[in-house]
Amino acid sequence: MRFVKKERLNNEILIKELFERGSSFYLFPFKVHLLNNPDPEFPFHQVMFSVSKRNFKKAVDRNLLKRRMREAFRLNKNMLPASRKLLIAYIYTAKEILTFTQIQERLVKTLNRFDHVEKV
RNA sequence: GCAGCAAGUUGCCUUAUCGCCCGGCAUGCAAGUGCAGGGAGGAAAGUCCGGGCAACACAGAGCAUCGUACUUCCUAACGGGAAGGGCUGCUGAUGUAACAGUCAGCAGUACAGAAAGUGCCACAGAAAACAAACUACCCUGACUUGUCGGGGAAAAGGUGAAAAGGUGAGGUAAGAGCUCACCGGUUCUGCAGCGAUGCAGGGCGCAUGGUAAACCUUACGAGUUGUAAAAUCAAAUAGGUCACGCUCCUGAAAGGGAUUCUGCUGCUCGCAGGAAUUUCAGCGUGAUGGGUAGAUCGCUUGACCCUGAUGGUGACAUCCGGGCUAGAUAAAUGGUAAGGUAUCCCGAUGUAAAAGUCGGGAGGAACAGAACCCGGCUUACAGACUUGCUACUUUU
RNA sequence: GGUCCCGUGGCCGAGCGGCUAGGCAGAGCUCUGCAAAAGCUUCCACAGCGGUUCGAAUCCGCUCGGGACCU
Repeated sequence: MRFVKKERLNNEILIKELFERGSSFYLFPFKVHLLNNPDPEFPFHQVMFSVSKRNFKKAVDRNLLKRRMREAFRLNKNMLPASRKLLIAYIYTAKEILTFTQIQERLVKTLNRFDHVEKV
């Protein structure tokens, strides 16, 4: 399953919109922000991954965690709802580096919860 | 053989599979798809220096500010590097009564000027810088004979981080570079060296302690800002400018001569109010410049890398041949599975003890991620390999 | 990406070459029937390493940590 550049959330206006008006929930080790894409014609879900510099000083560690999150999302993104297109932000809140299997297991749980989150 | 130190090189590998970024070729109107390639470091880090490149600024000189500071060389440049010199420390030899001194080796060194000027030097000490004189010393006067006064001198004591050249001899009332020898210092001349400086000889009894990573002086250097710079294209919205329109509708100012309408009064004159007219604003339509989001470019062929030759003590330079080696932008190198190396643990074997060998297990390995590009410096770094030096052990 | 500033007991905070002030907090004592307040005593510090200097929290260099600003 491919994960191309257009599925990445990189527009500053949309990001601002997501954090100001989107709904969010915590599920260790993530904080997840969620919003319907204002442009309903857009063909993809868009997602971004973030790791705080405050928790991980070294760029190597931040890169590693973002890679693991991105890979876990890529392998499980078919679980996303097809009816609506979402803007998603994953923020890594744990203080230590988890293994890929742990991250994948938790990320699947967040995907399952998307259906229960009310439309905003 | 083993241990330590220094310098240099390297810094996980293989296979399968699913993916990410880049450009190339093919195909397609396009979205895309397919094929074969490439894809982090020695420090990519810290941002401590220097340069390229870019925009802006800029007559010349001086002052101010900031930086650098033994010499020569290397370099695009540097606060970097190379070679050399001085100084300091340690070790050994020599030397001495003991120091000092001399020679050799190793290590360190932000190492211009303190005799241009100013400041500071706590405590202790008599005194901390034009010298002075507490104790003690020498000469001498007085008397109450162990005190007081006058003079000499700066060697000894103690204090301190530092006390006004050091050692020895002569000299003297006691002393003192007061005089002499050696050492040190300073200055002049000669020789050697591109130079820092060194060596030799002569003069000066030696007159001014430290601190410039205190102010300062001298010499040299420095325009400012940074690739998120700069350049090109360019939505939406607001506003700027220009043109046209305003039949109807709105506001302000001018105008009210003529014409026309209404009112005062039926007419004329007169007066008042409006319309018409002009200008500005407003509204509508179109054009246009700046320029935001966004896109492109800057962007990777360069003081580049590799092999070799030549010159140079060396940093480095020149030349022949070959190579193209990341370009992301909410930011590309990852996930999974299997195996193997390095390391660690356990057991067996082996041995004087190790090493080695076999089996099983742990573990997936150090520091660390390009962001315009180079040259350095600094800091982090498990393990492996090479070379040199030192110490120990064994054998010849 | 670039630029600048700060670091002193548990906390706040002065000190700019010569023994690290002061306040709050903690501990003990006095006072009180007990406590509070007050008074006295005490405990605990210059981020780290190296250099300059007789002497460094202070001056210089490097490192670590924290913060601010520009775009």
